[in-house]
Amino acid sequence: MSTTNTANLYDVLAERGFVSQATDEKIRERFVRPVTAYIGFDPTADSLHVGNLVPVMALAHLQRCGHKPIAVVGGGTGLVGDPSGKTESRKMLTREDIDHNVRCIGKQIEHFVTFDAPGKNSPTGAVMLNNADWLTELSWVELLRDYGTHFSVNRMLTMDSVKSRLDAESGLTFLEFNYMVMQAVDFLHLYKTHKCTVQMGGQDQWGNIVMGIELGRRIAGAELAGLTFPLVTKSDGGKFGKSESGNVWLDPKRTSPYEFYQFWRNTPDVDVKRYLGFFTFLPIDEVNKLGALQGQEANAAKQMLAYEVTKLVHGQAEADTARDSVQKAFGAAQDVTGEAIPHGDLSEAELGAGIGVIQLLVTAGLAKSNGEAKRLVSAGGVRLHDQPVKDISQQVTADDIRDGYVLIRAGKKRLFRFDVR
RNA sequence: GGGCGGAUGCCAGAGCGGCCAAAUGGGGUGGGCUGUAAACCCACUGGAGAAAUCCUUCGCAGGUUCGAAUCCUGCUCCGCCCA
Repeated sequence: MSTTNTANLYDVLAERGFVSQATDEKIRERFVRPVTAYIGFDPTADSLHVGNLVPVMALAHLQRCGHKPIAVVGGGTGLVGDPSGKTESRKMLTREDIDHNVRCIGKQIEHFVTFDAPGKNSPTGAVMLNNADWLTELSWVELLRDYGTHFSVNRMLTMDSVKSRLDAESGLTFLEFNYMVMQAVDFLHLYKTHKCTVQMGGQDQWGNIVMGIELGRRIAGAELAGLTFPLVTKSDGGKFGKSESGNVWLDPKRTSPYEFYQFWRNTPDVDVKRYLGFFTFLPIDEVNKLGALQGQEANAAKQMLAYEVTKLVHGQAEADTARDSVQKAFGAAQDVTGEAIPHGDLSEAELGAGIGVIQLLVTAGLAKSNGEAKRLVSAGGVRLHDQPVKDISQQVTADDIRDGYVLIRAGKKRLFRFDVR
């Protein structure tokens, strides 16, 4: 079902804001003919988060433009940990953890690209590889003899990722120093086995990508190319992809579709256009049109953004419910009965005796501790069915049941419904 | 192997015997203003408790002291310099 179109991949990526750096100006010409390109993903968790979405979308664009995408999950490199962009060493993961993570991440990527059936190798079918398959086979001596002479330590020391770590207090271990070597070997391996000639990645991967290109040229005489994506930032300087409850994950068990939708719905005005380009497949004209909306109207663009991204990640059905629930809950109707609204059960017996609001806030997950719940109430941020809660010792009783549920709100955007059984 | 310096809350970073649950900034949360935006202003930001107060926290383990994040000893990890 590859919707192959005639657009040049480079143009598509460029107009959507995906291009930060490319190895040469002529990179566009490479995409006139079908190429095979790869992007690596680190298996540091068993789910991707929204921060990983840029490279995932890039893979999808790759396929849509008639190229063959390879997703490399770093089972081997994950054992080492990438020093790029980190101020200190990453925790080392066990092999079992990594294998588990690799499988989970693979499944998530499947939502964005169409994979080749096992054994098949179609021109645009995506392939998922685990670099542990070849990296762990390499012996130390073999590695040094075959590749060691092609890496200049002088050169490696000039790489930003290395330099920053040398300056940093935490320093850089030999293990991490080798990360870029592994990634370079990956690129060479993919060139040899899959005719892969392009590597893409985040801005912080530039150095690693360049190492691979050089290795390919020296060992195989290959003309490889690389392209990096800009770091996604929030205009206010905050970290992208974080919400009150931490990372925003693709896994619905970690971040519900409702929360996921809300995350995008709350995008600052100035970032909407950029995000539409990155995280949706809406035609660029549409992106520009929505992105140009000003003032109150920008909300329409945010709704579209939230809906489209949720649809991509969780499917149309979930996106529909999330959108409808949110609209009802925040619209004039104030209808919070939908299944997508965060909710839980409460027995009538429990209510009969009366439950403290504080406890209710904690069980609802709106506050992490009693103290936090109290602070919320004292700050005037809690409402019970739209009635402000003023007293931290207030009891919730059967009298508070409306239409079979008790609704508690924390702030303007967070709410939780207790269905009374 | 030797010398020196360091390890503090989500992060960065002060404190260097009691006034320290620990300055300040960032982040986060709540309130105000709004449009479920930004900017701005205000408040809060270890846990339990209605509160008094109690408990746990300043790399780890001991010690000195009425009293330690602060002093001493050992250990672990890290940086810098010398070999």
